[in-house]
Parts: sequence; C-alpha cells; structure tokens
Amino acid sequence: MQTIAPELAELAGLIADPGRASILSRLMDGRAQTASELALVAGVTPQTASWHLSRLVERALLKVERRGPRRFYRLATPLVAQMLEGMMTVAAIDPDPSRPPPRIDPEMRRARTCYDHLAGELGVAVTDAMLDRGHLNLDQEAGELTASGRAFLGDLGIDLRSPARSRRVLCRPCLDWSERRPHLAGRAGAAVADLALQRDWIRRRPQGRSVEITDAGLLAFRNLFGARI
Amino acid sequence: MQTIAPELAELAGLIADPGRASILSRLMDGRAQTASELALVAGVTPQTASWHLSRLVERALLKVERRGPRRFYRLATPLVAQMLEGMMTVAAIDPDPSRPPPRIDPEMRRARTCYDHLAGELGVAVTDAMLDRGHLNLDQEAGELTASGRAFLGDLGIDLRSPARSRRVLCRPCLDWSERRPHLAGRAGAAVADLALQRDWIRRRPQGRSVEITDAGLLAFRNLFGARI
DNA sequence: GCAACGCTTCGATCATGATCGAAATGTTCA
DNA sequence: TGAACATTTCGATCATGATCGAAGCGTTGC
Repeated sequence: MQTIAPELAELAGLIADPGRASILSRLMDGRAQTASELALVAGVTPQTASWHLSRLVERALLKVERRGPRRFYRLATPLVAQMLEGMMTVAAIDPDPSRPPPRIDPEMRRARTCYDHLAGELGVAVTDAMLDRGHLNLDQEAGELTASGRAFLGDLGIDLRSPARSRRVLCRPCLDWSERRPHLAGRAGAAVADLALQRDWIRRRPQGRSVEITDAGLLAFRNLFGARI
Repeated sequence: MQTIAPELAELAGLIADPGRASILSRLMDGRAQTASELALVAGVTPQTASWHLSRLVERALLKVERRGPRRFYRLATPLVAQMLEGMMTVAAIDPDPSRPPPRIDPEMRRARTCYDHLAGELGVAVTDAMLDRGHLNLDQEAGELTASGRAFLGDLGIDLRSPARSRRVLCRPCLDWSERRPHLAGRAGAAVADLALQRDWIRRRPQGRSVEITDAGLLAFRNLFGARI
C-alpha cells in the first residue's frame, strides 16, 4: 500500500526541530523576515539558522527574496499557514492536564495575527460578538457569513464581492490555540484584519507576531462590533 | 517571546518517523486497528510498533481500547484527523517537479475515506457533481450547502437537522492530497459517506483505507448524484 | 578596489532516538 | 492450572542530523 506516509514523515521532520518550529511560528503572520531575525528567534547562530532556512526553502515551505545583501524569508503559500494552524491547535492540547499549561506570552495571547486574520483574545472576542449579533454561523469545523453579516461588513466599507464569482465562500473557522475556541478566518477574517490595520485599530509590534490594540481600536471593537474586550 | 513553538516541534517529531506516519495515515479512516496490524503497515517488528504506539498515545494523538488480549488503536479526536489532512495536503506538493510524483496506490487514489467522508477520485467527483448542480459552494478555504443541497440530501434520506441548533454549519472543504482539489467534508460529507456505506454503494476493504465502489454504487453515484466516475 | 556586512558552506563533534533480540506481562480459553 | 497468543519492557547497538567554529561568497557603498 503506497501512501503519502513517507512524504508526511519527511514534512513533519522538517517542523520537528525547535529552531525550525520557532521560525515557522514567527512567520505565521505572513510577513517576511531576514535570516538574522530568524536566527534570533530560533536561538541559534546565523550559520545554523541558514542551514535550517535552506532546508525549509528546499522543501517549499518557505520562499526567499533577496533585497540587497539581506534575504527575506516568508511562508511559501497560505496552505502552509493553514497546516501550521492545524498543528498548533493540536500542539496546544496538553496531554497531561496535571503539568502547568505552556506559558504563552501575554501580548501574544491578547492579540496577534494568524497569517491574515485576527487571533488571540481579540480575534475570539470579535468573532463572538459577530456570532451574538447573528452575523455568522460558526463551529469548529465550518462557518458561514449570514446576510446580516454581509451587510454589517459592507457598512464598514468592506467589499466582499469576489472579482470572479459572486457565490464564493467567505468564511471559515480557525481554532485559536491560545483561547482554544474558533475565531473568524477566511476572506472575511482577512478583510476585518485589513480594515483594523488600515484604520489603525491595531498596530503590528516591531518584533514578534503580536499586535497592539490602540485606544481607537478598543473603542471601535467595543462600539462597532460589540466585542467584550 | 514564549510561543507554542516547542510544543509544535514536539508534536511534529512524533509524526516525523516513517513508521509512525504510516500508522497515523492508516488510522485516517477513523477506524480502530490492532497493534499487530499497525506493526505490519509500519514495516517494523511488534516491539518497535508498540514503542511507537505508546508514544502516540502518551501524546494523546491516539486512543487505545482493550478487547481481550488485543489492543485497538484509533485517532484520539477528529482534530487530529483534520491536522493530518492539512499536513498531507502540503506533503503532496512536490517541491521538485522534475522528480516523478510519489507513487500512490491506485485503489487509494480511486476511492478512500478521509476520517468520516469520501476522498480520492470518488470524493472529488461527487463534490464536483454537487457543485455543478448548485448544491454547494466550495473553494479551498470554505464551503456552504445551498438550499437546493439541503433539499437534495433530504430527498436521499439524510437528516441534516442538528439535534441542538438548527443553524449549525454543515459543510467544509478538505483538500484532497491525491487529486489536489477540494472535496466535501464536514457533517454533510460524513452524512454522504455514511449513506454510501449503509446502502452498500461502497465497501471498506479489509486492509488499507481504500474503499471498493460496488456496481450499485457506480450507478447511484452516476444517476443520483450525476458524478462523472 | 577594498572594506563592511549579511549570509552560506564546510568540517568535525556530539546527542537523540529508532531498532530489534530476549524476556516478561497480561488475557483468554480449556 | 497451563497453554497459546498479543503485546510490552528491557538492554544494547547504531544511524541520523543539529550544532558551531572557521572560512568563503556576494552585495553594497565609499
């Protein structure tokens, strides 16, 4: 029985190193980072990081882009981000409830981006608020935007009409590994995150994947979305 | 910056062994298998398989159930299956298009179950047919069942009303690693697969994850669903 | 051209974990 | 109780791959 198993093992092996896992985790916000920055987050020397990075590029998990003497690395495709989402969800489940839960950076837990959408307490709060108001239906497996949800996002200036087909699906759940509950992802989730960045409701922190909620953002999420945050 | 990265690496390490990857792949149909059977598919001796299995149970990827002197292993939660789906999707992407694509067992490619729904050519054909008829909207990221889709499945005797909430979401896409296209998953996908098994349209093969399409099944999928298979 | 800088390649070392033979454990059935 | 069988535990061996120092490469700017 030939299956995909050997390729699966090979792929997993690539993620199985703490340094490479840190690098991939760092790149989960979808932005590009330099080799030096990634060496830092991996906690290894630049030459070791370089070796890790070349393996990840070779296996097409990362793309590299040269800008002057620097090399910027980013996730190769959204598919890789989605795979990592799924793995982090399982990784966050502690098999032994007696030992203390993994210490998660409070800023990270508060608010971060997950590839292209909001995650952490903020992501879950926004999602919950939209659920409460009937803008969404969502469970761990699947999600859909209601007519009221489309109208709500439309009023915020988000144009969800796809350039190609009007019947495109917009909404999927992403299991939040820090909150252990689903939050809004998919095109609708990306649109909300884009809006929040554009209106300066959230700001990316210079390092790390966490984002800062501005005062204006706090008001907007509370008043416009009705989020309890 | 404390993140989930160490847990991610640990989890990946568990999948990174070819034997364990084979075991997990074998269990992707959601059924339970004995330790001996799994040793066979992993291509290792029973004592080695036992060591692998205990690690997978310890990390809560598998559940074990004792029946007499045998031990039956199965995936611990649907979340694990969904994670493996995502990994297989990425694993199936060949980073080097020049080398020949991984040889996939033809029976596996033809028709198999992916945890609780149909996959392979059969899964994709059924999905395509439902898309053509307007029963579904589906892309790589998200999916939704239309009113006509609900009616269609209802006519087949599938009751999609959730015991709890009526507004539950039913439908999600699962990227087929052998066909490299999405097929129907989620509760609707599981319901279709259940129906097919109950009506003897498909039969599980004694070993492996692939299923056999019966003559009656071929007719049903073609005539009832309009699947080109 | 040369210096500065970012990054990669090479080479040697070292640790982790996969493997199986042998033996022990546990379960069922007579 | 004892025999048959499935599975696990123990112990020793062996291979893979992560690591970093040193050196090399390539780009930029003076």
